[in-house]
Amino acid sequence: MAPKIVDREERRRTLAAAAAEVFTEKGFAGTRIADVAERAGVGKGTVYEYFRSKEELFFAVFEGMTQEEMARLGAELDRDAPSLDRLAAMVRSMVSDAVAQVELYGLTLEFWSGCTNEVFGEQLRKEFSALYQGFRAHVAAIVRQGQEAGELRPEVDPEGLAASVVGAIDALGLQYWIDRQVDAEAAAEALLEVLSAGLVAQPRAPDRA
Amino acid sequence: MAPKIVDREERRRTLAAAAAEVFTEKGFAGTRIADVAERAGVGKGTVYEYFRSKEELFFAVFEGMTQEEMARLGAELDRDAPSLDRLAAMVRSMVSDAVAQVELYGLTLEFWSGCTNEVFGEQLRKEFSALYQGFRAHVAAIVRQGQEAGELRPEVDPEGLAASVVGAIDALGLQYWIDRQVDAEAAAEALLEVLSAGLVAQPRAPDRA
Amino acid sequence: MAPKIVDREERRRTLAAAAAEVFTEKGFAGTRIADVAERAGVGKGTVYEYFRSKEELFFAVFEGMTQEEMARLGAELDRDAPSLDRLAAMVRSMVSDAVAQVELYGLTLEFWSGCTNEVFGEQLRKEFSALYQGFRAHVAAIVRQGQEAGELRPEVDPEGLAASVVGAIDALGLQYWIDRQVDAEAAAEALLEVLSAGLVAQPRAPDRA
Amino acid sequence: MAPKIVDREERRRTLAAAAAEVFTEKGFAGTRIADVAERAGVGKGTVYEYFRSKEELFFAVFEGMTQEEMARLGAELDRDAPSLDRLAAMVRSMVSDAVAQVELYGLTLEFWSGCTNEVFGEQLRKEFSALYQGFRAHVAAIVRQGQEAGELRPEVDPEGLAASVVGAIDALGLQYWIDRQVDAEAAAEALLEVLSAGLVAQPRAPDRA
DNA sequence: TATGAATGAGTTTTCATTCAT
DNA sequence: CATGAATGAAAACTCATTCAT
Repeated sequence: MAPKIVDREERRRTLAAAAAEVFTEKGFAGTRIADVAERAGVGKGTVYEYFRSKEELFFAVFEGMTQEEMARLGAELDRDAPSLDRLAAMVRSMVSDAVAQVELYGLTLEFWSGCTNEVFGEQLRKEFSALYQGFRAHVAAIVRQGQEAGELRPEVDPEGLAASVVGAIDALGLQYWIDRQVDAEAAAEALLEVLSAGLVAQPRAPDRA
Repeated sequence: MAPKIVDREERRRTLAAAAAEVFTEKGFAGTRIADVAERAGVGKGTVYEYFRSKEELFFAVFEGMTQEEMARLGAELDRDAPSLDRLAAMVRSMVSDAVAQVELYGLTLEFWSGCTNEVFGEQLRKEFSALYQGFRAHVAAIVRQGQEAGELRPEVDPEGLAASVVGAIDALGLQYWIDRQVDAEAAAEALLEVLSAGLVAQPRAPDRA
Repeated sequence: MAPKIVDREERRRTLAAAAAEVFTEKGFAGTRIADVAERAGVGKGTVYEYFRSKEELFFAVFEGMTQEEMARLGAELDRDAPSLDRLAAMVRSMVSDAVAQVELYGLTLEFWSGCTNEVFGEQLRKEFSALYQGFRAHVAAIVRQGQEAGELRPEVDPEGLAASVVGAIDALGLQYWIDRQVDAEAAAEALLEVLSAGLVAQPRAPDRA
Repeated sequence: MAPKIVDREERRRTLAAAAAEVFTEKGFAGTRIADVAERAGVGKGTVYEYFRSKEELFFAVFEGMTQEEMARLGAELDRDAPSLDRLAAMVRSMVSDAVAQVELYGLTLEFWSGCTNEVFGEQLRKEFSALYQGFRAHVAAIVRQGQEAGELRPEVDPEGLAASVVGAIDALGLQYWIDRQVDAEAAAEALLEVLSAGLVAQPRAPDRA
């Protein structure tokens, strides 16, 4: 039907993948289009056939990553286990993902610092905003469900806790990235330990008895 | 015989301060030495009288920030209030600092992404490592003291919790930076709420009763 | 698929030729890459496509000149005329070459003074050494052959004389370069006059008889 | 009487001496005024109290050297030994001087290549011209005297031979500078050997016939 | 469509020179 | 007089981008 278009899309992805690698290694500023072209095994000019500019290329890589993260998150939403278990599962999976793909932090940091970029910073900020809003909403939803089900303490502000938990996960990955001595997974367990103790509605039955 | 007397150390600080501003606004790559000079109200060459290179300037700014943070942290250690209170005080103060000085996040992110820089990345990473190690140690010490005093639950891994808490604080500031809608302080309260409930050793008396 | 085809080797030579001109006129330090580019009718960046640095460009020009000189020298070796005639022919040809291409002395002097250059001085010195060793060996060989054939006086140290003759030729060109009043060719004749009288084995037998 | 003036002259010489050292080591272009000041143990500004510019400083160093050379040459003129002996003495002394002070060649080469300099090249060329003219005249005078005294062969062009001999001396020093393997003094002897044989008026065949 | 040669705008950096003290 | 802090002109060099093939 439209073989060319498929081809183009595919090529774009290949190039973006190559770019992601180089950006990860050298950062945005440190990356030359020539590097990306070489990594992708094409000529310099070819990159410009698929991306209008270095900035567009960077942004495309960002979009790719964002989408992946969104997808990963969505994949776990639809269970009906107890809230705390779902929360724990999510935390564990995100942290272990972070640990497993530490190198990606280099890229993520590039995206973050890209927010100051005069050309595309605004757009980056917006997408980041949305992404985190999504994360928080997801976690908050779990907490709120738990509260509604009477599993979790109602005093806790779901939004606020969500922000904290999402942040902690993120930051554990970062700490591990900067220093492989840090045991991010153990830290996550410690957090979960406190969360379960502090979040779970008092099984007052025993109290009463 | 009597050349102009200049406090070079002082001058360096002034220039670094100007640089910090510009780096914050435009990022490291986006900043031209000329910008820094202009901001400081001096000639381009003058910057080079005090810093060998753009990199050295950047690093000097980083060092300044690091030292400030270290100092701020140390300033609160020597109290003998209950652990939880100390923890809460620290979290609140750090988060409100972060909120009060959001703009600094732009700079911090530059430092983070500077870790990929070929020239000074290594050094940056080391210092970041040390800085975070310091943070975590500080928080972990508070927790451990609380445990030893029987105030906090002994099951919790102090190191792990410290990493999580430090991370959460950091990340709340970041979320606020990217999106001023986020109420970082409320989030901190939610976290503290859970922490107090989940950390504090069960006042088992009620259980028994 | 069919990118512009360029003979990079050829292009390098063209650029080096343009550079040689400018270096001759303004010296190494006085030459801006922009000058070379302009002289060659290309953009500044193009020069850098073919030479990594100003130094490399300079060195390439030097190499070119060295090779030419070597070639010129070799071209005259294989005759079997009497030694003195060969010597004379060589001296005359080198001096007249020098006179014909005086402007090149400016360039040669640049190379000489380049020997002090921190970056490429060492290499320059080495090549100069080799070049002169070659010259001297060439002349010394002629002298030695003459001595072996009984044409030239055996008391003369071939190496030493070679150094002197080579030096004289060189220096005559230089004197002419600095002052066009100097008649380098006449001077060469004077030298040859003395050489023939002082080098040739005394045909005393005839005298005596 | 005029103590300040004496002082100034002395200071100028001190500075020029320091400059000569640095120019010798790093060349004109490679030398920073700051280097010279440091070497002389004074402040940067002080250099400008005594020399209007870097060029003037360079030129002053050149003048100093020129004068020394002139003086050295003049010192040997007034003998009335046989011409050949005087010639030989001069050649030997100049070559051994050259060998003894090889490092000065670096500076001399700077002067030579300075001839291309846009600012002071013209002046340098003129002085060099005069200097060499002086050398040649000196040697030519010796030769001519020898011829007039009947010691030397009248066929030889004194000017031409002078140019050759002066050139050879110069160039031997240069060859030694570039390659310490070269035995400049032996080469001078070889040259003298040929000169004596080839210059001296035959006291025989003609006589006899 | 793919390519890589060509380009020049834009940056860092150096350093001769000035001048306030 | 001496000094060295300040300065900006100038130059090397990089690299995103264009475009002829």
